[in-house]
Amino acid sequence: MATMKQVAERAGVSISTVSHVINNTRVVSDDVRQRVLGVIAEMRYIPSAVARSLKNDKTNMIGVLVPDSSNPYFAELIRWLEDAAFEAGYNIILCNAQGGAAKQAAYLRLLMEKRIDGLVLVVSSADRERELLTRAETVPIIQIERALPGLEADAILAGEPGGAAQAAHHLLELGHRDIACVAGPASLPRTRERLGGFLRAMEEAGRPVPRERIVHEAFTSAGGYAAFNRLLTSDRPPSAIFATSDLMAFGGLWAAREIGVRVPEQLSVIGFDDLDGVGYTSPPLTTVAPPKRDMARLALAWLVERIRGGQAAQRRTALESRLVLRATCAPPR
Amino acid sequence: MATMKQVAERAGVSISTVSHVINNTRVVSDDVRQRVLGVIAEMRYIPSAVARSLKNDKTNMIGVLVPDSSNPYFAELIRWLEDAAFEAGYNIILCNAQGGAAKQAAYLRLLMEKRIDGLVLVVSSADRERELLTRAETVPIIQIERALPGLEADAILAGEPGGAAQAAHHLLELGHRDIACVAGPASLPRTRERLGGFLRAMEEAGRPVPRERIVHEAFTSAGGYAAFNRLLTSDRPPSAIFATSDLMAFGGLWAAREIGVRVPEQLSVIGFDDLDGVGYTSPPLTTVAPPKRDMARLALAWLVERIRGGQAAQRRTALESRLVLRATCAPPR
DNA sequence: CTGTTAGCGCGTTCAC
DNA sequence: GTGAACGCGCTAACAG
Repeated sequence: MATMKQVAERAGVSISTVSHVINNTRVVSDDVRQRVLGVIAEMRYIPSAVARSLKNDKTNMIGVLVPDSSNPYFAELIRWLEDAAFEAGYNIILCNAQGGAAKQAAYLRLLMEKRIDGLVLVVSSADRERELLTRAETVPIIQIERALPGLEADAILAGEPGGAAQAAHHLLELGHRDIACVAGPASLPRTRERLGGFLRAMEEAGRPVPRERIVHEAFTSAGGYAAFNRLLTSDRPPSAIFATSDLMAFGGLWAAREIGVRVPEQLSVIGFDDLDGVGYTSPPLTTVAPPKRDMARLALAWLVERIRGGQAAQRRTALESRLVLRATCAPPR
Repeated sequence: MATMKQVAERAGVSISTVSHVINNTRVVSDDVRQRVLGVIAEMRYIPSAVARSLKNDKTNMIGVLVPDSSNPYFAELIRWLEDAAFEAGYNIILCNAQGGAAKQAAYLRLLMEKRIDGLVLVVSSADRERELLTRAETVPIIQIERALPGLEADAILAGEPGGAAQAAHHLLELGHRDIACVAGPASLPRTRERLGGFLRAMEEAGRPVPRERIVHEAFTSAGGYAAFNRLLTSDRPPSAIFATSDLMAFGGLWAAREIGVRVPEQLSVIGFDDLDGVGYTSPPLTTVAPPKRDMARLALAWLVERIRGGQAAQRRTALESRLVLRATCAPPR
């Protein structure tokens, strides 16, 4: 790969002149500029961002660490993040934490070595989080969805329990009294917040959800299938189920259909995430929609501000989720 | 951020000694090593991959360019790629081509500037592809799913038309005679190959699919919904539909249910992709499963080989897809 | 077993 | 309007 020096020689100018025509950083006579540009094209010269980074002490790369990028929820979030990052002139290094604490630690280390300019953190597991993050102390960090205790970094929360509360109220207003919850593993903060928000709203409405109406399973379609199955085949099935993720609701919908429980006539279902395809489940899923796009955009905006050094105080905000009414809810029979 | 030089000074050794204890690249007396290690820990020194890259002329980063990383199919592929990349010591720079030819070109340029060691290309649109790729000529490239004409690079194809043919045979064996196809935009190579494979198999079986039984729509749930709707509300609805993507089949399933067409009793449906959640559609979707994981692993293995310079000749292979039987197919009434 | 030194490719003073 | 030269942080000869 051609280097700036070679370009300079071939063009019969100094290396610094080449640099300046590339970066438009000082006046260059027109004929020299044309000549240099010509040589650049001819030699297919492409400036080295790594040399540039070494010099400037910035890489224009940001790390994005998520639990599992193939989970549609994160995939959508990442997509928006990528959009905003590209807009702002940054590239994204994609890291999946799933695969053990060791992998997560290794990634954090690698990202620091790579001298990323900033880090987007979407943490789910609460395991050993603090310890792992001490490594990251020196980069600007933006946390999405969950603020790690003790980590001084901006955070954008999903605005729970607002969304979950809306779900509760909707079900209550429809007249449901026996409402169950299908949730992911209790160890996941995301589950806890969504479930917690729902339970609290129910309690405040004077309809606390009894313990046995809460089922924890894996955060997947399979988990939802299992959970709904258990609930619906008991002697006293609930008339409505709130699931803490669309994936679970999705699996649950199939469980219901398989068992012969009609949705929404015999069972109302509310999910959480508003995944892309979820308008086409059978029936289309009523769900709580976190403002994924806004979260991503704001996250990147804040991160960039911090990278540019324009922000001192720590910032937190919670963006409101909203209930998207589709076709899985109806009054109980 | 601490530098190697500072570590050396503080430890009272030369800079090269520090380098060597870090990289285990030559013998260092135990006490010196301990001292250096101590200082490194104390100063929280982290070596700079940027400087290292400049010196070694390799970045351990590979670019992954896909049409849209939030599409579950690509999301899953990316997840496997990331896995394999991490294993091999590479980081992934995620790039979405969707957003216009300009964005794609910009990304390619950026990746070259960043001096990625290799590039994984998952191209869908055929637009101006060649032109854009001339930029990338100098990096090792592995193409997945589609080999761009004129691009000298290894390629791993999805093994069409094998999978689509299996779908055709399955439907035929069940006794279906009036089979329709729901496909993405004809401009997408992926669509063309899958659809083409299916049509050819039907033809070879002596049951060519008439033109009017082929419906093109967007490569999404919404597109599938629209396409199925059109087909099923015509005066002579088909008894089976082959969709070139699960997303489309997914939307189609809902369309069928909404119209009151029962699957699989009145309509058989086969999708394509075997997306993660698709075992939980209503009913669980029979689909053609491309070996996403194997494709990703092989892609990365080949790419790494090429990066290491161990491979000269251009390689191509097609991994076979297989039909996954679930619950959306039955004999026609 | 350890230290000195020359670049890697670029941006940026400083001098002309 | 242009060039020379230093240094970003690191690796790898080469010396000792």
